[in-house]
Amino acid sequence: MSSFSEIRPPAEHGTDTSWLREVAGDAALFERSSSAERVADVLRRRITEGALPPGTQLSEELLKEALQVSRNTLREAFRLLTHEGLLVHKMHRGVFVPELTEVDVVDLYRLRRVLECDVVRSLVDSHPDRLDPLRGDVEASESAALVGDWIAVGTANMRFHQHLVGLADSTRLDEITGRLLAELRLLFHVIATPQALHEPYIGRNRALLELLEEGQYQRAADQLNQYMLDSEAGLLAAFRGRG
Amino acid sequence: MSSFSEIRPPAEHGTDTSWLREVAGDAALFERSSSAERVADVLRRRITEGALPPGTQLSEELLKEALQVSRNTLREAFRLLTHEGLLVHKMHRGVFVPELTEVDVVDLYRLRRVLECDVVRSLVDSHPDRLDPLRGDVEASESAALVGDWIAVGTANMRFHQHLVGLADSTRLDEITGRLLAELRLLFHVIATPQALHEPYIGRNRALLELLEEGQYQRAADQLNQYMLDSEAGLLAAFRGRG
DNA sequence: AGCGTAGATATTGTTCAACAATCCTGCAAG
DNA sequence: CTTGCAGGATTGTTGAACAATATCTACGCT
Repeated sequence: MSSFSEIRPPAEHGTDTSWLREVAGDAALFERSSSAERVADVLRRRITEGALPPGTQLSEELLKEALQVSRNTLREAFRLLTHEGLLVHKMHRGVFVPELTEVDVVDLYRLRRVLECDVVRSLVDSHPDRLDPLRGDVEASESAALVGDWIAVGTANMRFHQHLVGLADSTRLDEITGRLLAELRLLFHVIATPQALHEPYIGRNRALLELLEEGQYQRAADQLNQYMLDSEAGLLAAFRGRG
Repeated sequence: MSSFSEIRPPAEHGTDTSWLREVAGDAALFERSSSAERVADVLRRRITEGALPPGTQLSEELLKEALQVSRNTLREAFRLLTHEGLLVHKMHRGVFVPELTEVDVVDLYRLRRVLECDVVRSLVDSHPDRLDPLRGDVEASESAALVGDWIAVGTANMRFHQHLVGLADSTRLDEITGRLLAELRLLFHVIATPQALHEPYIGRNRALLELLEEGQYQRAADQLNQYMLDSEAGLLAAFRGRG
């Protein structure tokens, strides 16, 4: 596979400082200690899991006791999630789980198509290890499908796209994608049958990955574009069937 | 020019409800009565004006007295600006005006190129009035240039691009663009000579607008792409000259 | 009955004061 | 020169209180 991944020049004595960069990457794990962010994590999971149906209000009074935090901290968590698109804030009325519509589906997919396809199209050959996260996600979705855990398939699918975008090395693009996918997950919960929604894309993810491994970026981009169009159409159809 | 822009069907009696949408657009002005947002407005102007150099810390204690608001409200405004990219938050240390680097320039322009060019390329013929905001911005930049007010030229330039993106009718894209332009404005202030930075694009904006009026969207997109590449190169050059 | 309005109630918006947790500074010891 | 440890300053978090606003309810009017 890789021709030079095994070769590591042994550090003579204390002159090798390359490990510093790796450690610096984990620095965020230490600073992640904020009450508001922990509360936001809990609520984020609840919302993306679908435990809170769209339209439900998150009362400050109730959540304050349930989560054992101050009202201010809770409101700060609300604000975090609001800017992620997972909550909407109505003045003097409170925060609610947003009720997304078909307009939002079109809006979200339009952005996803443009951004993800451009990422793939602009790829250049780099170290093969960079595709490892994608491989892991594909395998995760495949094994989840065998067990019939379709929401796990959906999660692996999300991570695949997040990692795909990550190949562009753009912090802002990563952030934007995170928000888009979070909103998309919100939409998935109005669909009762996740199997029909996620199953078709397990194989297409693997096909996409293989094209990337072969360096056929233009073809991969074209395929991804059609992939997204189909996914959008399926979601819209499911939407009209229930709404 | 426009074949049907003058034609306006007269409202018979009370059946015309088109004004409702216009009024709805101003609704935000009424609901904008949040202290935190007002504080954020003040700080946003200060930052985008360049009054606060990158790296300076915004002390809670000092600003609380200067703005006559509670510490909580101030922190809320901080959060708002943080999510706009105009402030960075360091745990237990405070908020700072971010110090953007050449990496950020490349990152920002990559996203702008992809998004704005796609917007233009995907345009379809619609009511000519929709280009009115763009015409206003072009004229504003031209008249500001005559007076030599180059920061006003820069502002009009920003609004031109914001309105350009607005043609796509995507709330999420509008939001993303707002943040990208805000960060960009942050970068402009490290440049001492705004004339060299903004002057070349007054004419290019008008040329772009004329292409849009003629419906030549593909050519406009190509031109915009080169436009952005030049702008990025100029900003990077200015950056290296000072940094 | 239908409608609009005024007041009661509940929730959110904002402020304040206090304490806890953390970072920065300076200095002393090895 | 580096390490370890007070001291001071700043931020993080809490709780309570009051103000402002939306929702609900009841009343009076046509």
